[in-house]
Amino acid sequence: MFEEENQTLNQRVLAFCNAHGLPVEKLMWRKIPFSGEWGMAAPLFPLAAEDPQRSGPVPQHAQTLAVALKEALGELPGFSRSEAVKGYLNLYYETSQYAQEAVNLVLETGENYGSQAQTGDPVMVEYSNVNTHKPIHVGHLRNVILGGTICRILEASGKPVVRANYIGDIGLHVMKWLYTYQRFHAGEEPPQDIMRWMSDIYTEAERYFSEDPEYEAAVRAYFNRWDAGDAEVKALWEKTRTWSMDGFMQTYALLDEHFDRIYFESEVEEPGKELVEELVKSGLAEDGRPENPVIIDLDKMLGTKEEYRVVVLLRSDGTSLYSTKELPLAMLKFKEYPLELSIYVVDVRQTLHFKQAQKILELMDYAPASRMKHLAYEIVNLPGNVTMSSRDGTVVLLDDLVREACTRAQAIVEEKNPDLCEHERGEIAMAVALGAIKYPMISRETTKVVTFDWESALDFNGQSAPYIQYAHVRANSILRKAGEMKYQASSMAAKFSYPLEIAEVNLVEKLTELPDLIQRAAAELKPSLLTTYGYELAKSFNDFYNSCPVLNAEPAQRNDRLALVSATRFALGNTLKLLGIQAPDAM
RNA sequence: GCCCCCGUAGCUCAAUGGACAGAGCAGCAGCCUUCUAAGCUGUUGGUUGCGCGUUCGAAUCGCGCCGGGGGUACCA
Repeated sequence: MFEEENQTLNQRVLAFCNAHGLPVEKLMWRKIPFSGEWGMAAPLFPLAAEDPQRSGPVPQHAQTLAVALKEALGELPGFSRSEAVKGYLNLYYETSQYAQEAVNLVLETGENYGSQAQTGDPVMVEYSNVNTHKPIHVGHLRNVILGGTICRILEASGKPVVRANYIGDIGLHVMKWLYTYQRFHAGEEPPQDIMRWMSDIYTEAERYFSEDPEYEAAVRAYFNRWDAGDAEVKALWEKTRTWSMDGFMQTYALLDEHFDRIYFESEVEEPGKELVEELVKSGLAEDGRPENPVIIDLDKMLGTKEEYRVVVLLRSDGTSLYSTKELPLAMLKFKEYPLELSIYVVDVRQTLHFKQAQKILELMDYAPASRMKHLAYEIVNLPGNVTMSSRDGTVVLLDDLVREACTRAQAIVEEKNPDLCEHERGEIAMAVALGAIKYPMISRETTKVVTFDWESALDFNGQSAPYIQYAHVRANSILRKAGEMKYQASSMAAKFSYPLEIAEVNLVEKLTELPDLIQRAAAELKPSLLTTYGYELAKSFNDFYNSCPVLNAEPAQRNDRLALVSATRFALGNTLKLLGIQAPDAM
C-alpha cells in the first residue's frame, strides 16, 4: 500500500539525513500506537544519539531533529498532517485515501487476503505422532492443532508444505494391547467408535500389566514371539493397527487435519539397525554388545561437558530404540522431498533427543542436518501442574471433551436460534465446540505450559474462538440483510469521504495488519500471533458494530460501511481458517 | 551437579528495545421497541520474582540470585 507515497517520503528522508550527516538506516518506522490514529511514527532518538552536531541530552536533541525533519518533509502526498512530539515524528495518513486502499485491497483479494502464492522448495512439518493402540487425549490435541496451524501459516506465507505424521506402531505398548485382546477379546471387531473401544482395551491392558507380574511376564513372552517373527502375532498386529489408524483418521477428520505422508516406526526400524552397524564400522559409535549397548559419547567426541551426553543407539540385546529410528527417518524425508526445511513439532521433553540426532547427522557429514528444526512446545497439564497420566486415570480423552463441549454449545444454539433446523444447529454447535477447544491450544506461546480445566474449556465468552466466530456471524448477518435490501457492497468502490468514527479507523487499521502478521507468524513459527490478532480484529469489529449503524446509515455511508463489513468478514474468515477454526454464518 | 524453559493485575494470558505495561475471567455498576446481548459501556486491581549492568530509552538484552517445571546411558 502507498508505494508511490512511500517512495517520495523515503527520498526526502534520505536527503535530510545526508544533509545532516545522520545514519538514515537507524530511522525505523512503526505504526502510531494510539487508538483512533492512523499513520507512521519514527523515534528520532537513535539518530540524535549519533549526531555529531548534538550538544545537549539525547531526548531533547531528538525533538529538535523531529521538528527539523518535519519541516524538511513539508507537504507529503497521501498524508494529511505531521507532528513532532516527544522526540517522535508522526505522519498521519490522509483518511479517506488510506481507508479506500485498505478496504479495497481486502475486497479485491477476498479469501486470499493476507496470503502469498506458494513458491520454492517445500517445508516438511512432522506432527501428531501418535501411538497406535492408544487413545488420543488433550495432550495430543495441542500437537495436532499446533502442527496443523503451522502448516497453514507457512502455506499462507508462500511456502509449499508437506504434512508428515510419524506413527508409533511398534513397541511394548502395542504388545500389551495385542496380548490383552488375544486373551480377553479374541475375535471381537471394533464398533463405530473405534477410538473409545481400543482405548478401553488399552486401559485394561495397562491395569493387568502393572498389577500382575505374571501378566507382565506373559506380555514379554508375547513380545519375544513378535521378535521371532511369529506369523500369527504379525497378522494380528497388522489387522489391529489398521483399526487404530481408522480411529485416528476419524479424529483427524473431526479436527479437519490431514497428512501427505505417514511414516511408521516399523518402516524405519530395520534401516535404523543397518545404519547403526555402519556407524560402528566407521568408528563413530562404540559397540559394547552383548554386555553393553551401542553408544555414541557425543561429549567425549566434541570435547563438550555434560551438554550432548551419551546417546544409546541400540540396546545391548540388539533391539531398537527411539534414537535408532530417528536417524534413518530424517534421511528418508530429505530423500523423498527436496526440503528447504524439516520441522519437528514434538514436545519440549525431547529437546535433547533432537539435539543429539541432529549432531550425529552432522558428524556423519550429512549436509541436510542443518535444515532440521525442532519446534519444542510445552505440554498440557491439569490444574495444579498435574501431568496427565493414563495410569493415574487423569487423562482427558479428546472424545469426552468434544462430546461435552458440543452438548453445551447445542443448548446455547437452541436457545439463541430456535428457528434453525436441527441439522444446522448441530453443525453450528460442533463448529463452536471445536473452536473453543482448539483456541487455547494455540493462543499462548509454544514455550508456555497449557493448563487444561473444564470450566474455561467450556466457556464460550470473552477471549475465545466463539467470540471471533460471533463477530463473523454478525458481519455476515449485516451483509445478508443488505443483500435482501439490494445493497451490494463489493461491487461498489468505497470512498470513505465522510468523517470516520474512531471505531472505523481502528477497524481499518486492524485489517491492514494481517498480511505482515502472517509473514511474521511463519518466520517465527508462532500461531499465537494470529489468535491474538483474530481476537483484536473481532473486538474492533464489535466496537464498530455497536457505534456505527450500517443498514440505517445515509446512502454513501451505508455503502462504504458495507464495504468495510465485507472486508472484515473476509479478514475474520481468513484468520479463522488459518487457525483451523470454522467460521459459521449463523450462531 | 550440568543443560533447557517459565516467572507481568486475585486467576489465565498479551505487549518487532520506544510514547500512558494491555486484554479476558472473577468482583462491582449499567445497556436488548435500532444490523443476533456468545455482545457493549463504566469501575476495582501493577515496585513486570529480586539485584546489578548495557542503552538516549528495558517487561524485553547481559550477568548473578530466588522460585517453579522439564531433561540428563539401554522409555518415547
